[in-house]
Parts: sequence; C-alpha cells; structure tokens
Amino acid sequence: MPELPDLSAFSHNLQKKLKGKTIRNIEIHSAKKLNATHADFEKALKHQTFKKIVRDGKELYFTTKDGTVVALHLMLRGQLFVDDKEHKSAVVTITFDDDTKFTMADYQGLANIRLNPEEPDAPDALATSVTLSYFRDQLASTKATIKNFLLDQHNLRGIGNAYADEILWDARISPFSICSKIPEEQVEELYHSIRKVLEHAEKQILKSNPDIISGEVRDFMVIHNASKTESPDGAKIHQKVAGGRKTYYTDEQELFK
DNA sequence: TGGCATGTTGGCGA
DNA sequence: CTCGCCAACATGCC
Repeated sequence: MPELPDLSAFSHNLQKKLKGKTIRNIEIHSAKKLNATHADFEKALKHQTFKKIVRDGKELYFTTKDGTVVALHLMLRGQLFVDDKEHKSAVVTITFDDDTKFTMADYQGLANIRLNPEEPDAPDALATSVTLSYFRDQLASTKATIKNFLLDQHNLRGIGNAYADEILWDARISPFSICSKIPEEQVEELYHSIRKVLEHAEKQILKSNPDIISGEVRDFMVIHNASKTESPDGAKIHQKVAGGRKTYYTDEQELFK
C-alpha cells in the first residue's frame, strides 16, 4: 500500500540503516516471478556492500559497490524490517556481517525481488527528463481519462491510486477528463501539481515518522481520505468506483471532454 | 461481521 | 491498436 512518497521516505531511511553494510547471506523464501536463480542472487550479492538505496517508480533499488542492482517491489502488502528477527511471510531476508537482518515480508505473496532489472521504458514521475513539453506531448497523444493515464506505469512510473486523486484535485482537473482535451494552461497546472503534491507528502511523512521504513502515512491527505466529506475549500467529496478502485473528487475539478 | 483496500497482469469486448 | 473493465492474489482492519 505504500505509494511514491512513502517509498521515497523508506529509501532515505534504508540508506541510513544499511549503507556500508556487507552482505553475509541472502535467502529467498518465496517469490513467484524471479528473474534469476537463488544461486545467481547469492553469487551476485554475497560479500558485497550496499552503496546506494533509492526509489525508482514504485520500486526500491539497492546498488552494491560493484554495480549490482537488487530491485524490490512491495506491491499491495509488502512490509520491510531491519532487525534481528525471523518474520512470518518473509519473501527475502538479507543478513549482514553485523547480524542485522533486512527482511521483505508479504502475506499475500505478491511483493517481489529482481536482480539487475532492465531499464524501464517510462520515466519516473519526478525524473528531470519529464519536462513540461514532454508531458504535454504525452497527454496530447492519448484519449484515455487523466486518472487512468496517471495510474498507467507505462506513461509515468510511481503514481498510485491515492496520490492520483490528490494531484488531480490540486490541479482542479476532473479525473474523468480526456487527456488530449485538457487545455494548455491546465496541463501546466497538472505538471506542477504532480511535483508539489508528491514532494510535500514525502516531507510530511518524514516529519511525522522520521524513521519510517514500512507501512504508509495517509492522514494528511485532503481528498483521498475516507474520514473527510469536504475539500479544504468546503466542496463535497464524491466517490466513484472506476476500474475497480475508488476515485475521490469534487465539483471544483473541471471536466474536459 | 464482512467488505474494503491496494498494484499488476492478462484477457475480453467495444 | 486503443481504451475501460474484470478477476485473481490473501488477510488485517474498522
């Protein structure tokens, strides 16, 4: 359930906790779609040292000193732990020379690990390569609704259901607007809202949960929040199920069709 | 108590 | 080819 800002906060804290530690052992307990064998993972990681831990899209990338990359995707229910315990539903456990254990667990079994993942075709939502003109051209060439566009990881990577609603409210654009019909001025609003909402959220999360490496923080959300009935400006929040997930929006958001 | 929440994949129909 | 929608995955939470 963690989304982009949560994952950014996790990477920040994992970097503090795990950077410089040397891997004694890696155990993969269960993983449905491994892109390498257990032996490959062991060979690539044993005795290696983590140098850098970053978020990329909805994944966490752990890079070792020799350039090996381990990618973790938490999917819906993945949880991370840094401690000395065994965890139920562990997908992978990495043990370091100082006996610290890093575990990714998921009772649903969907969280996954990949070794040296291929470079994705779509840019991260916050990448500097996503310029206003790039974004404008992308929107101009699609007839999908803007919410579906933001959620589709083949366009921009990292935005999930809850933040898509927050971003669209911030830009005052209806989630059901057709991408190619959104006027220039609102496209620019949206472009800035993506950065503003996601960066603000990460700051909020780190402020209230400075050591967070798992779970999610949602209490500051103004629209995608089941405990709220009105937007900050007093408009009634509507709910509609689209594509199997709930969309929260208000009449303050203009519909372009 | 029992829906609801979440992301991704693959398949179907318009 | 493009787009929307659905099921499946499994369980903690209110």
